[in-house]
Amino acid sequence: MGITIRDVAEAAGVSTATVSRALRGLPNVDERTRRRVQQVASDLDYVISPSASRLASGRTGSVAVVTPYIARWFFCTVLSGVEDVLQEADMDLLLTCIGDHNNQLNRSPVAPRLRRRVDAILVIAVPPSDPQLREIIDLGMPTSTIGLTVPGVPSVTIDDVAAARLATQHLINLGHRRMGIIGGSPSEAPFTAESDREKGFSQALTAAGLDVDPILEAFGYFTIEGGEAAMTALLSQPTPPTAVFALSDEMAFGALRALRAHGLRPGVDVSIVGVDGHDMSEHLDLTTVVQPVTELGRIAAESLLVQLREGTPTLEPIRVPTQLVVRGSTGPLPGLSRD
Amino acid sequence: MGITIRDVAEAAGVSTATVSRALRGLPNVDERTRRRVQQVASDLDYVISPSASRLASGRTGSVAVVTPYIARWFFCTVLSGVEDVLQEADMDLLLTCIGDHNNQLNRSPVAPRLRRRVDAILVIAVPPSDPQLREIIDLGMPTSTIGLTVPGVPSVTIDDVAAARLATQHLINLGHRRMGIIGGSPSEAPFTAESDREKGFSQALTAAGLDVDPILEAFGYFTIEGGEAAMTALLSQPTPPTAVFALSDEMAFGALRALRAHGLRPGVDVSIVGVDGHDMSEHLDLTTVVQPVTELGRIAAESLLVQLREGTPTLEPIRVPTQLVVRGSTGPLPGLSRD
DNA sequence: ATGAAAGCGCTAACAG
DNA sequence: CTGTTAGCGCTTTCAT
Repeated sequence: MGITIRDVAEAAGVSTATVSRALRGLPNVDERTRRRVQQVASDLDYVISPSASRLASGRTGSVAVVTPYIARWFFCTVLSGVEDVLQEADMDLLLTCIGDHNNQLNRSPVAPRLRRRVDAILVIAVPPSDPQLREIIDLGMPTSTIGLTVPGVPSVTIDDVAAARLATQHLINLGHRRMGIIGGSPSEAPFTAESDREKGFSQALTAAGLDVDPILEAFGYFTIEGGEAAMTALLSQPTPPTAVFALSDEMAFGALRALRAHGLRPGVDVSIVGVDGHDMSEHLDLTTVVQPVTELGRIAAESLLVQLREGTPTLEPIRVPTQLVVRGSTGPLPGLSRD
Repeated sequence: MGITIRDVAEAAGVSTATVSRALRGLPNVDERTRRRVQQVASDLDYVISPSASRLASGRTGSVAVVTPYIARWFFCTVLSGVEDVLQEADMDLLLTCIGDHNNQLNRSPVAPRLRRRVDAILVIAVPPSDPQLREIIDLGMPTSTIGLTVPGVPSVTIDDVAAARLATQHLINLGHRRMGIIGGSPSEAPFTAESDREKGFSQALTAAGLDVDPILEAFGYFTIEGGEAAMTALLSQPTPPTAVFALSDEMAFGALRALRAHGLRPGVDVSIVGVDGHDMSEHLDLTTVVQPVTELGRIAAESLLVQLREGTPTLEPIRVPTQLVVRGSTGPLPGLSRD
């Protein structure tokens, strides 16, 4: 079943080799021959067999995308950027979810599954300490990471430290002095974004001559509910913060909710700033540092394709700029004279 | 490069055929032989070449997922269910986004790309009128749809008509009589969910002896902004509706926002009900008809795998139950005596 | 510019 | 239960 390159060759009166060349756009084929072959192929409704082509050439024409989550805003948004570019390049996209410590998938290791199956791998924001990450990198194929930096591996990220500084500085500029932070999880297997954003927060405070008070840190596990719980915890302190930096928009959403539950007005009684530029942030009037997430995916995929073609990885991490978008969730320190 | 089945065969002192059988768990292999082969294979760090296996067997071991969107809640949530099941079954998942009329991707048609590349196809909620859909189905391979029904093609959906009736009846029970609806888009290429939910809305109204007033329909294009605009339009009418059924949660979110912008309280001044059970609906206190989206994906993938194994498609559409979750966005008709 | 021919690494009869 | 033997459909030297 299925018509083969041989059928096309016969019908076109050439050898299979010529058909192969003609159809792949290789040089050294007479233009008239090429056109005839193309015509015959399309007349016969010929479709190349990828398996055969892969076996013979050694290339699979596919890229694996490895991610800890699929149904989360950041991840599926990156994914859509990646998909767009790969599709354009006529590459197959193999999707694999590996979960993380919050999301145990109890699956067999990915790395072996990828071995002879793809030409390259794109890893989205897994915690750098994830053992699977090492195995993937050790596969030795072209690999690139998004939202995560591993020494020696090409990566595309925002400058998380700078983004956090930006957010925190905004709060400082508004006159806030008692600053809270909603982090991911206490230390274990932190994401790159996690540690870097905490760092930026500290840097900004320190630069402004403020103390980093560990009591003003709560953990939201990058979920809405987590953010809500964290904010609730912060609010229950003797002297709650007047402004809070949430490491992600989703946690900030939860924080906003906690605020309302306490009868506090965001941006008036307590300020909240997030990081992400989540679709909903505008809707919820959240001040946030916007990162171009789709672009992250797109750029990573593109640089991976280049690496596949040229063979030379872009070792210097690619940093994509972010932007502070001020909305209603942040405002001047209450009691501060307006001006 | 790469070690082959022959290396394993030699090292184990058997033929390649036996190695192949042993490693694939086929019967008619002595258990001791099998174990020895497995041992040798793992010692040698042998990984089968999928391309070779595919070429020889004619099976690709992969399933394509075709979707109009990746970075949208419904779609990525379905996708994660699908991925989970396919992974479990050790099948590769090839992701392809084809866009829709709102999201022109200007790509080459998918169907040919899928031809010899996958064993089966899963289509997520494309409009039934999408020409690409026909081409995909006409490929003649095992195909199954999610959130979309095509006669003769296995599908997994909720009962959209019933879901809409449920939502609408809830509003009726609360005493509302002047009911608005936020639809997707005016007629062109409607999604199955779109037409069916409108139908359910009408049915419920008619059953309650109420008129369906076309002036109370606005379109939100399944986005937050669209929902906001639609609600704004409804509110600007001489006699605005007291309750509105939004065909999706995301549009309902926009409607809530429009309400607030007009100084109206959801569930008090105007009631809003959605469909989906979006992550954010709880957070935004939206009454909604929850559909088990991850399950939709999971069930579809599972039935597709069965079809692949048994060869017999489940032609009767699989209907997954939904559930009304009442929250603060709906309340009794204003002015109605409490009781 | 084109063709001949040798595989790529595996599976699937068919024997035994 | 195991081995032998053809391919699967393409790509790729190497000739011509």
